[in-house]
Amino acid sequence: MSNRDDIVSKLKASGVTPTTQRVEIAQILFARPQHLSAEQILKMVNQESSSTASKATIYNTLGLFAKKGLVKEVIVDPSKVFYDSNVSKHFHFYNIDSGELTDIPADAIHIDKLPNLPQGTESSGLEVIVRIKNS
Amino acid sequence: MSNRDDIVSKLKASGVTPTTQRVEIAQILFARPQHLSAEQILKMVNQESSSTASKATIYNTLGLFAKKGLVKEVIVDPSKVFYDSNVSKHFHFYNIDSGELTDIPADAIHIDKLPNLPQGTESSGLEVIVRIKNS
DNA sequence: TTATCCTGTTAGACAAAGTCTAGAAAACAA
DNA sequence: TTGTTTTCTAGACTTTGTCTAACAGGATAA
Repeated sequence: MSNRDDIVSKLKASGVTPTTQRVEIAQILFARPQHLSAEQILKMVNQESSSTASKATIYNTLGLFAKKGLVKEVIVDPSKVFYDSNVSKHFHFYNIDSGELTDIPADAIHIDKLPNLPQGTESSGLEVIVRIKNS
Repeated sequence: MSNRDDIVSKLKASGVTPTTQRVEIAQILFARPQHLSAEQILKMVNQESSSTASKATIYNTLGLFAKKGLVKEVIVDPSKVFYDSNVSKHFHFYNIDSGELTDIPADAIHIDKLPNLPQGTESSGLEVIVRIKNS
């Protein structure tokens, strides 16, 4: 998933026009399963990459990727959103001391009872976060 | 839990000196089980209450209450932290369209398998958030 | 009573994430 | 080529939250 053509195909397959900036951002995100904040990606694009992208483009692009299901927003840190390049079902450990976010495989948690949703609503995702601290 | 003396006792029982501002904030929070943001509480204190409190005091106080286990921080909205006056075990629905946060009783969700924690860490809370949208 | 301490409160400056706007640049179609 | 649409950009702006340095007020000691 790291070569440019694969990234371009992936974007097209999700209905995202593969512009220079979007491909740059996608290449960073999809290099491996990881959790990055918008500001981290902004720095990475403007250091590691050949081309650059503005703050507005980073935010717009991440919002677009999230809407198209290419990445998943993870809200565990009150100060910033993480974008998870792994969109398959899984959960998270969040270390409140280090700020580190790590994956819990889907099969490591089993939920055998869930509530009915409120009238007039539908599910948009189930999140399980195990907050941990250094002992 | 709404009269002043009960609030004062509650604070003392948690090792919190019951100052004027803290009691004001606690009275608002513990009037009923609810989810309020710091900015909401700031407005409420300076409108509804006899006394007032500054922004810094609101944030300091909510941080103190959270540390003492009087309230629980709920992180579901990327733009603000909610303070939950119900600290007993329960989970949350979060409506991404309305921003509304509602409770799921503890017994409506059953988790029968949980992962081992990473080496050198201990649990600091299990969160389950069911994100919903209007259908 | 007065001085001293300690805790808590305050205004306002500051920081950081994220949004918005208006114009420039690409991309594309005719 | 020209016109139209989409994307990108700088930078102003907003909001939540933090920090600092001064101040207030109660308890205590002399």
